[in-house]
Amino acid sequence: MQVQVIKADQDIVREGDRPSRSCLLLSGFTCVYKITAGGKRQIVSFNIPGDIPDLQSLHLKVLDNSVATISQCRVGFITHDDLRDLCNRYPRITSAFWRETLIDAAIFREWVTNVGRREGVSRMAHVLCELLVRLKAVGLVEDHACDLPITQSEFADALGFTTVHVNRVLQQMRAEGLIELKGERLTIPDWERLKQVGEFDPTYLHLENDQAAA
Amino acid sequence: MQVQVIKADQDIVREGDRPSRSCLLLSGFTCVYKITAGGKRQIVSFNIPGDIPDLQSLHLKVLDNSVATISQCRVGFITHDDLRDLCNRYPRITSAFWRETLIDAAIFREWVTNVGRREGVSRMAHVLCELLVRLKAVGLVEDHACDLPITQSEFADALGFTTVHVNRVLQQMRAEGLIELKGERLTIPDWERLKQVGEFDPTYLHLENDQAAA
DNA sequence: CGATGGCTTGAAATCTCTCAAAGAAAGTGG
DNA sequence: CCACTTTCTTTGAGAGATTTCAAGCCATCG
Repeated sequence: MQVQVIKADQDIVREGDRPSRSCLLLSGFTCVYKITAGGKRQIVSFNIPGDIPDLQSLHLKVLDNSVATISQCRVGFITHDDLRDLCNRYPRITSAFWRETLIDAAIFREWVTNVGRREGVSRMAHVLCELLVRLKAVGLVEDHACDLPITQSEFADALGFTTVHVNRVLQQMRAEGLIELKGERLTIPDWERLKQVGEFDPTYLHLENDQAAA
Repeated sequence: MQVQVIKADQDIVREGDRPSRSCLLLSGFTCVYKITAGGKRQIVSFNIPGDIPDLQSLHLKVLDNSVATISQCRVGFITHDDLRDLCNRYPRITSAFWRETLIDAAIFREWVTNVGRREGVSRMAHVLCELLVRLKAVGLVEDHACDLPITQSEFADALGFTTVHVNRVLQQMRAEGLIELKGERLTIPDWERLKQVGEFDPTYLHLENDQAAA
C-alpha cells in the first residue's frame, strides 16, 4: 500500500477516470461528489477514516463520480490487482468488501430519502446524526463531540441547499439547543432530541455492534 | 427458483425483514422505497425485468428498505443458500452479482444528485431518460416508445415532489413536445432534446454495449 | 497588513406545497 | 353491460420553504 498525504480541497480521483487502484482513507475527511451539466455540485456521501470511497472501481471501469478531500488527508492506495489477489485467496475478504459497498449503497438510499423528503432542520440533523454515529464507530467521538472540518457550503452541496440556507438552518438549530458548532468542533447537547428531529434510525448503517448507535 | 405472480401495489419485502432469499423480477415493474418517520414515502429506484431489487440482502441481514410491485409482476425467488452455492462454485458469478449491486449504488448516487440539484422538468426528464435507456437495454422499447405503468403519485415519491407538482411538470413537458404520455404509454418524440433537458449522461448505468444509450 | 475563504444578513423572487374540489379513467359486482 | 366505486388526473389560489443577489463581517495566513 502506497501512503500519501493530500491537502484539503484536492480531487483524489475524477469522474471519467479509469483507475487501476482504490484508496483507503487513513485520516481526514473526503467526499464523493458529482457535478451536473448545469454546473451544480452534489455531494453524495462523506467519507471518514476507514472508508474506501472508490472501492467500486474494482468492478466498474469508468468512475461516475469524483472523490475530493475536505480536510488534509492521509490516503493509502491499493492496486486493483492486489485487491483481486486478496479476494481470490480469501473468499471472506470478497464478502467483506462486497458488504462494504452494499452499506455504501444503503447510505445512498438514505440520502435520496433525506434530500427528497426532509426539509431544513430535519435534513441537516439527519446528516449530522449519521456522521456522529459513523465517527463514533471508529472512535472519533468523545463526550458527544467531534471534529468536523466540513464547511457550510459543503453541507449545502450535500443537502441540496444553498450556503445561505444552510447558514440559517444551523442558526436555528443552535438557537434551539440542538447543536453547538463553532469552528471545526461539533457538540451534541441532547442526542435523543437530535435523533428525533432528524428522524434518524441507524439501521441502514448496518453496524455490527449496534451499541455505537445508542 | 420459485416463480410467483404478484398483483400491483403489493409489498414483496418490507423494511426490517430478514429475508433468506432474493427476488428476480421476471416481468412488470417494482420499486424500492423507504418511509420516513414523518410518514412520507421516497422511492429510491424503479426496477425493471432482469433486476434483483433485494440482492443486497445476501450480505446485509436486515432490510433497510421495502420493495413493492408497481404493476402486476412475475417474480422468481432464489434462496440465499442457492445464491451462495453459485458464488462459491463460480467466482465469475460473484463478480457479476457484486457488479450488479455496484450499478445499483451508482444509480442511487445519480438519484441523490437528481433530487438534490435538478428542478421541475429537468428532474422528471432525467428519470424518464434513465427508464428509457434501461428498458431499451432489455428490449422493452420500440420506436422510442414503451409501456410505463407508473402513476403520477409514484413519480412524485421518486422525485421528492407532490403529485400536484408532477402533474404540472408533465403538462409542461407535453406542451413543450418533450414527451407524449397517455395512459401507460410513453413516447419520446425527440430523444436528444429530452436527454439535454434532463442533463442525462448514461455513463453511470455502466452498460456493456453503450449503443443502448444512443 | 492585505487577501482569501468562510460566515452572516436582508429583501425580493421562485419554486413547490397545501388544501380543496372536480373531472377522467379503470376496475367491480350485480 | 351498466351502475358504482375507487383510483388517477387535473385545476385554482394562497401559503411556505428555499433561492437569488448583494453586501458586510470575521478569521486566518502568508
